[in-house]
Amino acid sequence: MPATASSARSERPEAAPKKGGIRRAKEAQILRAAERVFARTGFAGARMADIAAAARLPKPNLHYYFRSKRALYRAVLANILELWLAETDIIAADADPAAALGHYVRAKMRFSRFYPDASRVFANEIIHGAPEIGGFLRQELKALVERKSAAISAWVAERRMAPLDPRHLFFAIWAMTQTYADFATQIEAVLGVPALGEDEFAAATEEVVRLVLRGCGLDGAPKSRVSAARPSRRRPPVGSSG
Amino acid sequence: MPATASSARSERPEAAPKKGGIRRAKEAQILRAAERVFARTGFAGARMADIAAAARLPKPNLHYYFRSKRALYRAVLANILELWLAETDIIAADADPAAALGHYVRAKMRFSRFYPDASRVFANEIIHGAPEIGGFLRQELKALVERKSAAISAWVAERRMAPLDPRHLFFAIWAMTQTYADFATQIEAVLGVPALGEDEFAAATEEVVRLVLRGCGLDGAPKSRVSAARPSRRRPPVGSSG
DNA sequence: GTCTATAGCCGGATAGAC
DNA sequence: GTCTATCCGGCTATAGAC
Repeated sequence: MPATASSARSERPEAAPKKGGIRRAKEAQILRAAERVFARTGFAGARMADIAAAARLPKPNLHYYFRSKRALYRAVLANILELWLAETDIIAADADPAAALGHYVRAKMRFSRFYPDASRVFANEIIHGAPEIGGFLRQELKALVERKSAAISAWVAERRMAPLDPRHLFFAIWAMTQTYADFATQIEAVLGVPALGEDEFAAATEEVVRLVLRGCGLDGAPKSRVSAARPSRRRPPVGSSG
Repeated sequence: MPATASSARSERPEAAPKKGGIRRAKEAQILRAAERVFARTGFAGARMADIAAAARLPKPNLHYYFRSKRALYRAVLANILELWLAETDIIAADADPAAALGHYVRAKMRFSRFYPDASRVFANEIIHGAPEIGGFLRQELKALVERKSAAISAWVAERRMAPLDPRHLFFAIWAMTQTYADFATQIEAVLGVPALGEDEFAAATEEVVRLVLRGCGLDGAPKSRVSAARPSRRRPPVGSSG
């Protein structure tokens, strides 16, 4: 992916068996803090000083691990893309349209619940024209959507669901689920709650699942509920510290 | 609305009968340019010099009409909110659920098509926690949603549509329609087109309308198509130049 | 009312001690 | 590998000529 193409690191598996672990931990610590700050204020509005404070580190330490603010931002995005892509594995693994789409929507809602900052950083990047991940969108994401769309088109052809353009179905599902992270402020304001907690998310998830399944002509009630456990968040060294 | 509460202008109707018109025009010119620049880079990333260039004016001229960058930003938001609220008038004016919801979705899709920058500025503001329009969301918007939701709840009670929480239906419709403005970059990348033109929007609109109506259990085919004319954009002096 | 020139601040990046 | 002190560029805002 172009976003991280420049991050071919010098890190070798043979080198630094213990020090590498420390570096990994520090980088993860910084990335987590950076994600929060970038989510709240965007790239331009974020200050390295704030990220350092959030990571409980002196500012120059950040520049030791990440060449520049932009390199740090790209590393954050690379982490997010990895998480994002993993979610789509769920679809088409299942043979039943209702079960597969239901699982996918629930997975996306869990993502919005547990990684709202990641979602917001991603949203911010796209709204501003995807200057860093445009290549990823045109290559990897486009290919992935075309692959998944083929499965859905097959269901449509078999009359197992209502006729629709699978690509627009994806846009709709992404929008409906990610809005509970990206637009949480607005939703909280309208609902009159201080924050979206477990109850609100459970209710929202059921509404979205029903809306999507009915919208796809899948009214049957298989409703296989999936564990609400927090997905494990791996923080690989992808694209870190250019 | 708190966003513009401080903008009680000294402008009196008695003063400057002709100059006021000029001022109005210049302000509109600046606001339009500011909307574009804020949409592309966010508040922090936007530079007054860029806005001035986009408005074809020298930079200090902006400060003559708007006290500060933040005041200009708030004026842009005030314009957007006015447009945004106007769209909701469509709902509940109609007695038929399918027609009313169909009209509303189409109106929102037209908004995304003709005012994508307005949508993006709004999205950006919300993603970052709505620091300027939080009050508006908790007051005016909350009240409006509650009013409109009552109408939808009545339809549900009368078994004229599927049972659902109207508030989450609004969140879903907003998300699905606004994504064609806010996430246009992603959609263009996945569809493999350079830009979302009339054809893409027409197709997207039909998909979203069908998805929403089916999702609400409104499969009937009234499909009253509405004029695709561009809504007139009024640019009132609301909140401009503190 | 318009615009040139500049003040003053803020934030990313680094030099160099430890 | 860590952190203090500082540099330098860029941006908002304004002073003041026209």
